[in-house]
Amino acid sequence: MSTKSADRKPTLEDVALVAGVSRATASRVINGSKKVNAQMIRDVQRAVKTTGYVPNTAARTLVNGKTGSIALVLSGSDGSAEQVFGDPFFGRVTGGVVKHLSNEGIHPSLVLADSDEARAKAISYVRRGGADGALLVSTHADDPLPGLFVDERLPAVLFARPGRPTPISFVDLDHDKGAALAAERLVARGCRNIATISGPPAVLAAQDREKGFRQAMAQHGRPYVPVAIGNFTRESGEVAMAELLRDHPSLDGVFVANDLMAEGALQVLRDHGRRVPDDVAVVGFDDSLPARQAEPGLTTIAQPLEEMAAEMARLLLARIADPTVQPTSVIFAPRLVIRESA
Amino acid sequence: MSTKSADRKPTLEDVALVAGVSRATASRVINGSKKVNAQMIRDVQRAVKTTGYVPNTAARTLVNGKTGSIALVLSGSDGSAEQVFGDPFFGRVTGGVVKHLSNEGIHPSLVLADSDEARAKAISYVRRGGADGALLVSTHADDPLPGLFVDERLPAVLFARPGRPTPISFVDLDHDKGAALAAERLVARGCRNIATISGPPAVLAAQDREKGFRQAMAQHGRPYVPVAIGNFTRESGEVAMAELLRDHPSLDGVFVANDLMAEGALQVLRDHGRRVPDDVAVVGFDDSLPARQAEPGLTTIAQPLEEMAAEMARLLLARIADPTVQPTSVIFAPRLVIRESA
DNA sequence: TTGAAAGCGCTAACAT
DNA sequence: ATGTTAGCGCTTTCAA
Repeated sequence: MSTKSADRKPTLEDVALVAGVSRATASRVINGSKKVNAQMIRDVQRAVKTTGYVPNTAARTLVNGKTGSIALVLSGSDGSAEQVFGDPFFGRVTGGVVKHLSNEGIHPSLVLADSDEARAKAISYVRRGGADGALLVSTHADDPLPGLFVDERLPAVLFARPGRPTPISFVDLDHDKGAALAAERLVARGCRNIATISGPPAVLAAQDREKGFRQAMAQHGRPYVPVAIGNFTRESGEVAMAELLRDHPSLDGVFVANDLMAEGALQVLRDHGRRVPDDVAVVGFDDSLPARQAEPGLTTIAQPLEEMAAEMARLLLARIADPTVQPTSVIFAPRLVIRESA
Repeated sequence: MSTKSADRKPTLEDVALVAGVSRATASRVINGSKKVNAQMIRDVQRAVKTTGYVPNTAARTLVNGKTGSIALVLSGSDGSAEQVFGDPFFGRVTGGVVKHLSNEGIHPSLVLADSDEARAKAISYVRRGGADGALLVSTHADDPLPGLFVDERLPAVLFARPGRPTPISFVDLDHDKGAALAAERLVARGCRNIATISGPPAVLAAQDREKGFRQAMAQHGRPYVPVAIGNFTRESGEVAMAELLRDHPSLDGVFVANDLMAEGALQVLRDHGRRVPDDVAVVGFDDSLPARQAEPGLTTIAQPLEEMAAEMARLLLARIADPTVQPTSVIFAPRLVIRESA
């Protein structure tokens, strides 16, 4: 097979021995120090090859205090793992993070913080050197995790602004802007009776989208917008749409705070014999994959989740490299994607 | 705020000092050694509290050679990260792994191995002590990764049997059984002209499902089963269904190798004015979330992905704990889920 | 049972 | 530019 000579894994010592230099020099070559004789560089590199040497991470970490890895903490509100990972939102964010970090050669460890106990363990994990910092993806406004990380002075960056004012970096979407885009589209289509289906009040993004929508509508001279509250699941979208239809039969336009609920709404509309978009126009939010395949195609607000995730990783890496950097926030712009539903 | 006294993180030395014992004894207490005086145990525990001590992972790893963490390697066939994480299949598997491992207090690091370079890096990552072993989730039959891990003698467990015979543990689904379940259902419904839409030939599961289906059909006296080949995407399902409809207009039953393609098939059937299940019965595979919400509800073959993922983790942990254990395989049984489509 | 001391493999002063 | 050496924080013989 391959050149597998010794039984014990080769150490820097072995490399140095083979190359005929000191451990220090071997270390310098391996870490790319410029100030080394060209010949020795070659010798060491050859020795690395022949011995099959790979630097021991633990030893490195022990001496320089950096693990070179980061934690991706998913802090669902005490939900189950299956639910979190089944959600395309988390999938896209995770994908964005993993992809960006892969380029840096670092592999995030997945930490589920779905209970107080799990949150305490997550903190402890980072504290004991499991990671240099954490990427926190939590949606709940009252999630205590961001505060805990700040208290412990552990580097962390949030996805979505924190519920309470907290000195911590975060990336977010301009939800107001997204909602305004939706409002404009509906108004421009000539809808007269416009309502909205909002997400769970405990989620900031849901609050922002509803508030932003109302605000934009007000600017278009529509002071009153009926609302039905869902919880971001498809089923809740069905219930909410039915409710809206019952209380406001003359409805001809609706902004739904996420695509999953919009799918449910679409179905209820169909079941009630309302044509979309002719009778009722529908705008969703997320531009999720299923949305693209809905019938009719869902007009929706797209958010650049992967880019946001990458930026989040970038911010964390910067913070780890230089702990004195001030907290920053990066807000991304949403985009209206027009399909058939509005 | 909290009791934050020293600036430097407390070490075992600090704990020992405060407790008035030696470092060795402190270590024993922290690692739960039985042979320590009860009073000292209390003293040390108190000292841990007051100092806010957390053991340093790197130091531990350095001495005992175990990192206490494992890698979850997603080896898509050179696809993009977004694609992998957008796939509900990977989501469920990842969820199952993360959840099971959380109980053991270990957090898997996500490694993307979607190119030869990435695969080499993945190996190197484990070799240098990034993880004690790896969970490999790859679908391609010719994925070289399993072989690489075996060659390097690195503990690893596969999701899905390896393409080539390889001495490595794995978990898998009994695809033949699943396909047989589908065949039986279709036959029992009274379908006369049954076809199948299969997945990409490079994926073992796809091969198994087609082969299993043919075999079961043969046992029911149906020697000939037309096939159209897709690649597990919704779009390919549409194309394949259209093809089947063109070449075999009298078709009245179809087994589709995954739910995503089945969704596409359902839509094409609808567009062609074929009623499901009255004109054409459809059975999918996976029992994915979208499938549950399709119209009509998709009859499909469910696989216990989360349990399979958990078992995979269990096998790896066992292998790490005792490197001499022989490779094992655990095959799970599929289940027929009856909805409206067949 | 407890403590003293020797490393685990590496990097970074410090000397040369 | 290169080598020597002192740790990083912990576990674990080995003595006592």
